[in-house]
Amino acid sequence: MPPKQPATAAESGASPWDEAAERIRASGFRWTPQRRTLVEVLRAREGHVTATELIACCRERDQTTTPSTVYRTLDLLEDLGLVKHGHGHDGHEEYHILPQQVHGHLYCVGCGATWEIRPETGAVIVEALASQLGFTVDLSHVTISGRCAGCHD
Amino acid sequence: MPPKQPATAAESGASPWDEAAERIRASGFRWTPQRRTLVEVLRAREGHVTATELIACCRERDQTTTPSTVYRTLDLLEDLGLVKHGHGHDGHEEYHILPQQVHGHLYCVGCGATWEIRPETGAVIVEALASQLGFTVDLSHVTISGRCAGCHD
DNA sequence: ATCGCTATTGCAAAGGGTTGCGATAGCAGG
DNA sequence: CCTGCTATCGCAACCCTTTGCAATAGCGAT
Ligand SMILES: [Mn+2]
Ligand SMILES: [Mn+2]
Ligand SMILES: [Zn+2]
Ligand SMILES: [Zn+2]
Repeated sequence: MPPKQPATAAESGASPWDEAAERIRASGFRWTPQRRTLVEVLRAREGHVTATELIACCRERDQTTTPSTVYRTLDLLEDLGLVKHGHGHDGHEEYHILPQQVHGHLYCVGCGATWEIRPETGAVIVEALASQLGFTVDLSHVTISGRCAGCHD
Repeated sequence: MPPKQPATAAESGASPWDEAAERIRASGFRWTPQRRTLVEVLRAREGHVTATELIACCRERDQTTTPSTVYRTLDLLEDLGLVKHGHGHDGHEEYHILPQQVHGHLYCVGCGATWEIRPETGAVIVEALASQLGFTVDLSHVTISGRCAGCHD
């Protein structure tokens, strides 16, 4: 019987998180218990998380977790490309975990729902700014507000 | 000799700020010294301001100005359509004063410069989301990040 | 001019996020 | 294993913004 193939990257044996410790040390930084805690939390999740949620998750594993250390570690992981921060509709921080193909978000001020911007749609926006202004947009950094199809006055 | 014509709305005799007091009272709200102070500050400016700047300007005219009152008055003025809030690249609040034709903003993470999105360019983005998703975008609510033409690696 | 209703204020506290600083503790080397 | 350098930590303080609450003060009516 052949070994079962993992369905997602998160279930497979190899994960970018496995190399986190090495990469941190290789860059002259230190592998500390606080950083290990955050990496374990992030490894167990996918998609998006708010900074506040991450602090809460870390505190579950280590009661002594401090916000400033989490924020500083997130900055470090962002430098390594393991997370990428953005802002929700209210300006609060959100993190994309393992941002391979990052995407933008839409928020409806009518119903409060959010959607991910599909690649085709995002491409139109990116190309408009690129061709008209030579500006390379990072759509994933902010949540664009508006009204969804179901919420027009 | 004919009277000199004002060059801008800000210099003309008639301004939406003149009706602010009436409109506030007409809605059942009260015209207070604190609100008068903020309206005077806003009347003397154009374009964009951060909430923090507004608080500082109010404090110049009235040393006793309190942040919470300024924020609450800004909410009221936003309901009346006299200002419109948005968020800078870092998520902090910015206010568009007298938002007749509101526009979006671009921020370059390379050089830190910001630009207003021109109407033609904004229209492309608005139409893309409208036609593909039926979503009516409010481009003025966030500052879109990226790299300007002069800052490509 | 006075009265009463209630909108508004100032304050204090809290949540989200950043930063300077002295103390701690990785980790490379002997 | 011990030592020393310095990256990192925890803390306290601060900035930005919101909210509950008791006291104040608009303003319409008498
Ligand atoms: Mn907002
Ligand atoms: Mn940001
Ligand atoms: Zn909606
Ligand atoms: Zn630039």
